[in-house]
Amino acid sequence: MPDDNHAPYYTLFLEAGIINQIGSAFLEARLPKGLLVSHFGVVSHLIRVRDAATPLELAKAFQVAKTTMTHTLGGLEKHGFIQFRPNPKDGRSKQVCLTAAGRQFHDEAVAKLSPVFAELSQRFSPERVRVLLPELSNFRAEVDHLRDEVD
Amino acid sequence: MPDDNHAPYYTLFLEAGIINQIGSAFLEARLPKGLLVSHFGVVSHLIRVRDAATPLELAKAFQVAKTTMTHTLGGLEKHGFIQFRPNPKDGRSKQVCLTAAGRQFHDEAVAKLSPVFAELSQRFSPERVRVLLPELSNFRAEVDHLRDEVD
DNA sequence: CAAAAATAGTACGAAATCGTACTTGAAAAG
DNA sequence: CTTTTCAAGTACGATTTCGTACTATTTTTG
Repeated sequence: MPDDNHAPYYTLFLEAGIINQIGSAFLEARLPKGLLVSHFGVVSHLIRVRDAATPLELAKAFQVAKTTMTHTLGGLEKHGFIQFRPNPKDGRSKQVCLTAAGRQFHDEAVAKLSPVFAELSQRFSPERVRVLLPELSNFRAEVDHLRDEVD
Repeated sequence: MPDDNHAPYYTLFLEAGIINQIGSAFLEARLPKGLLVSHFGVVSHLIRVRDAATPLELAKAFQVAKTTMTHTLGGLEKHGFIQFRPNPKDGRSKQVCLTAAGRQFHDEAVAKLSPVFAELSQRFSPERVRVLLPELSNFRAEVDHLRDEVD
């Protein structure tokens, strides 16, 4: 019965979904009104990856549709958290650049989240997370490759 | 610097989000047109947990708003995959019951997903998943408790 | 070099999800 | 027993997300 062999995968995806859902709710409850996880995610990505990114790169990084990213970036621009610049390498493309206000938005959100992580770290230690993370990242990487290769 | 201590948690939530996103896309691509992960999730829950549940129980199980569950269940009813019955214990409530068609919908979706899991299992073995899962479930459980207790 | 194919981004409409407010029934308070 | 408060579900409008189709630009092909 193949279903039995696949059950753990199914459970893993399910757990990932629940963790994602709860994590998003926690974050969103601590963001200014009208700003969502998607907005925070983009700003955070721009900080962590450093270099300015194109909308398409961002869409791929978060696995969302191009049009969704256009919408998200529109909201960020309206708040003054990012700036669009022409892409010197490609006239069709743009560059998304973080502003000082965007950086501040990120820092304030992280600060508001800090007590929650502090509480969580007492229930589930950072060491346990560090043990867990590498294999989970490996799994994510394999799933990612699978997505590229299976129809 | 507290941020460093919290970084692994942040990464864990991020990985969970990406896994969830890709898994949902895989599943949705193999469902009949007009049916989404949310629909499959409810049917699957009814099979795995119990044959009958109230809309509110389902909303809590999937961490979505009540109104979202109303909408999802409406779609499932229109497809004939579930049936509403009055809740004998509570006149305000309902019972959501799986139909034979609903069970068939689930089985067909699982069958279509099978090749994908077969391919995945060659890249990331079920044993590795079984090693990974318990701690991930523990983490999910702690986050779940945290949600109940933090504002 | 010119034509064809591919790519980056957007406009538009459809749907899913959510928050608020409301209706109805149950539980608690007096 | 009546009133008040609380809980389950839904109607409604707003926002997010997505798929399709389109424009503009780049790359490929002949």
